[in-house]
Amino acid sequence: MKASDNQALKLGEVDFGILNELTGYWLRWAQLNTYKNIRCFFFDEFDITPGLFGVLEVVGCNPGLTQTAVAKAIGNDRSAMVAIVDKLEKRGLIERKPSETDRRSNALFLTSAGRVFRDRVAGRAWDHNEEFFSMLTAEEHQQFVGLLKRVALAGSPTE
Amino acid sequence: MKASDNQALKLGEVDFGILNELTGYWLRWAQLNTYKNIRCFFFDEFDITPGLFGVLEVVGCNPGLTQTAVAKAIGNDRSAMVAIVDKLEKRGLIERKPSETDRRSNALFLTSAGRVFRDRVAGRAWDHNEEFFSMLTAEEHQQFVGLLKRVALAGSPTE
DNA sequence: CGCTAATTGTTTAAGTGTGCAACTATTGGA
DNA sequence: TCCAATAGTTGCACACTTAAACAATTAGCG
Repeated sequence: MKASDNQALKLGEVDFGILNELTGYWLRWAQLNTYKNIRCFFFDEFDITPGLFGVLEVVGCNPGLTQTAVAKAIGNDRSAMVAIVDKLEKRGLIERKPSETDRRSNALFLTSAGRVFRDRVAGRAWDHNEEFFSMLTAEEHQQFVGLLKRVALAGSPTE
Repeated sequence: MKASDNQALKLGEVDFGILNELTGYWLRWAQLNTYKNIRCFFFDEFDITPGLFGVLEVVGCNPGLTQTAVAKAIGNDRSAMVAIVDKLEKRGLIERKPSETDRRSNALFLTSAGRVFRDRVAGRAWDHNEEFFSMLTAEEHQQFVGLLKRVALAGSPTE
């Protein structure tokens, strides 16, 4: 999978009209461009998806969390967690342990292999983040994240 | 469809570890939050998707464009255009005319109803854009769009 | 205590979006 | 003329998202 599978935008030839003035459209393009790059990075170097790594990280930072709790945290339906945990478990990175206080739920933990893997990916992910956003200065990058956080959390219950 | 179908993020209870430091994750959240709102707006007021409106706008600004040209412009596979143009044609907003210079291709045009509809939606879309991003000051909003454009176009052929 | 309502993990199905390979009709170039 | 490329279309595979249903289990309340 090549990171530069960008199918020639050819901007400048086509008039996008009001789309150029809508923040949402630019946000979508920025996200698409970034996500494509990040997905290739995760896939090429670690054969994993950003979504799977997200679960790995959340479980790693919050050992014993139930599947439903993780689902809520990352904004998924709990039914989607089944396949996700299955995949991570099949790769020996995560573990389902029956909860001791509630026999309905599984408590999730990283295996020792999972912790090693997480550390490796996390280190490279941070480097790759700095590298990819090098089209911005450090100051701009910091500004950008600040604005993104406010947009991301606008209208949320914690606001 | 309610715009506030936000399934309780409950941030603060769960540690997201390094995800908090990755720009891509915040970009994804910001895009998700924004897109959900915009999709509801388009759906509630005009029974249309942002994607369909995008095609409508591009065709409106570039009459006679072929399906493949539109697909390239908006970053889609040309096979996906078939269903899109079908939908817009079925609603009487767009028209396929056989190209006079190339019998393989369809030239796309807005119908008069399509032009009226486009104008109505475009006006409200701009208002909604300003309204939704009111969590930022005008200056911040402008900054934000500038940064988004640079991130969106990074690595593209036109850069 | 006992009963009802709610929750957990899971499966299944439907809808959506994307990417890829094929097919036809047609065009363009050597 | 003949071969390669292109436009629109169709179909398929894959991933993601939602919703509904179900059994097992728990929690709340009289």
